[in-house]
Amino acid sequence: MNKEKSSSDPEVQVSRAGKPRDRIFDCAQDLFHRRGIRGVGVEAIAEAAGTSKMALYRHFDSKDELIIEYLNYKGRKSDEIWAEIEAQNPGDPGGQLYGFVDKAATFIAGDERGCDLANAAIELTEQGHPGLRVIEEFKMRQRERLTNLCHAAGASQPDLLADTLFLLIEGARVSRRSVGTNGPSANLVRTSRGVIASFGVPLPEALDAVLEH
Amino acid sequence: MNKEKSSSDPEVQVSRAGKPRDRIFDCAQDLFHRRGIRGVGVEAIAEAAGTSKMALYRHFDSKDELIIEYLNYKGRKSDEIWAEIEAQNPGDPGGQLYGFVDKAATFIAGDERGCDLANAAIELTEQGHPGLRVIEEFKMRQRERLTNLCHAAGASQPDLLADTLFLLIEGARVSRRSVGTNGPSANLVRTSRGVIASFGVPLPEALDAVLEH
DNA sequence: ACGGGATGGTACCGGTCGGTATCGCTATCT
DNA sequence: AGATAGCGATACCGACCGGTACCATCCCGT
Repeated sequence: MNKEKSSSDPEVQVSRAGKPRDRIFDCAQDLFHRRGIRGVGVEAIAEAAGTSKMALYRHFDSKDELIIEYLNYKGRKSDEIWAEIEAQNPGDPGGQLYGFVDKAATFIAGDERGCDLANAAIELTEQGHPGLRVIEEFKMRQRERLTNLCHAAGASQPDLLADTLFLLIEGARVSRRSVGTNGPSANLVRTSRGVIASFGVPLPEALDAVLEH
Repeated sequence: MNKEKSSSDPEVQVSRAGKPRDRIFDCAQDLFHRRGIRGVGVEAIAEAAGTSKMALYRHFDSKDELIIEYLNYKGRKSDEIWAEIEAQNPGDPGGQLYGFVDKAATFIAGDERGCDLANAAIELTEQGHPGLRVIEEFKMRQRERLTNLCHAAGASQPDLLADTLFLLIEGARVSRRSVGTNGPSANLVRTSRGVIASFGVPLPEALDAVLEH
């Protein structure tokens, strides 16, 4: 069918800095992101980390455990972005809301593979896989925070606005791969701002000029 | 890691009706949908179709060809839904627009696995895979039709409305798996209607009562 | 009635999967 | 200095991957 990787693959960098466990996890994280969970074998991970499969299994009980840690890591990173936003416009929920979509848009624009958590949910077809719980948990938390923010910003129908924005962002991320980077996902800022404004939250003047062309 | 299927899997029905080629394709389509493309081997497909791997390879040059046909089939089915909508409210673009989101929502509600095309785009990580072109083509066509409809309906910013709705729908589909069926995707009708109305297209009275509770 | 093409079954190919066993080595800590 | 624990490497396990070779059968059109 396809090779997708061969020995001496130029895309596979061998990292030898840091402790083995960290190297293994870093490489696993990178490979899962680029090739998908099911598209990467433990041997490839160990090789990329400059070590052997045995060393990998000394630190992780199974590939599933590596997957779980990968998902938790991605969720944690997403949480950090949230903390940044809340720190950015303290006491200004309206600004935080607009700042959130701006941040989300730039974050999404810098990555072609979409949301790793959502992608993993699609790949993990084995029903009841422990990873699915982790994913749902993080996504639910994200939704809840967005809902709280919409309430604080005084939107006319805060729950509805939150879900609208949630779906817009999820859609933008997934459609990067299916429709391409120049598709509707390129208009995420415009669409999101239009929606927020239509729910009665005014656009702060400071952000007025950010919208390109 | 996991088995995901074993011999005498109760989920695998053996179909023996119709011509072998059709049986093979039907089973492939079903298995790809449920377990993902990378989660299904050709042997499992042949077995489910009540035939052998050789028979499969007599009708399809490779698994990739089966994948391409699968993607084209899913796109074609999506086209049929569009034709239904356009036939449903002839000469009433506003009604068609609202009808579209209603239809999309009920269609999405009946399926837990999201959009097969988008899912495939995530699974097909081998860059330049021929399937990716097929997916992008169909998604672009969908976007174009939605844009035309928004223009015809007299929306205030038709292109923006079209992309907003596109992202909402894509987001609703993908988030079914990652956030669950009771997450934001359950509010697709409400969110979509709110957006359409905010772009100056009035909700036809006939649809007023459809929104449950 | 016969011939030929499609069919189903089985075995096989090299390669990879997740996971394990067993080496000999080296770095570290007391 | 010596014990110990982590290390890299290699070979191996049974199972599955996509894809192929071969053969006996069966159905269908002529």
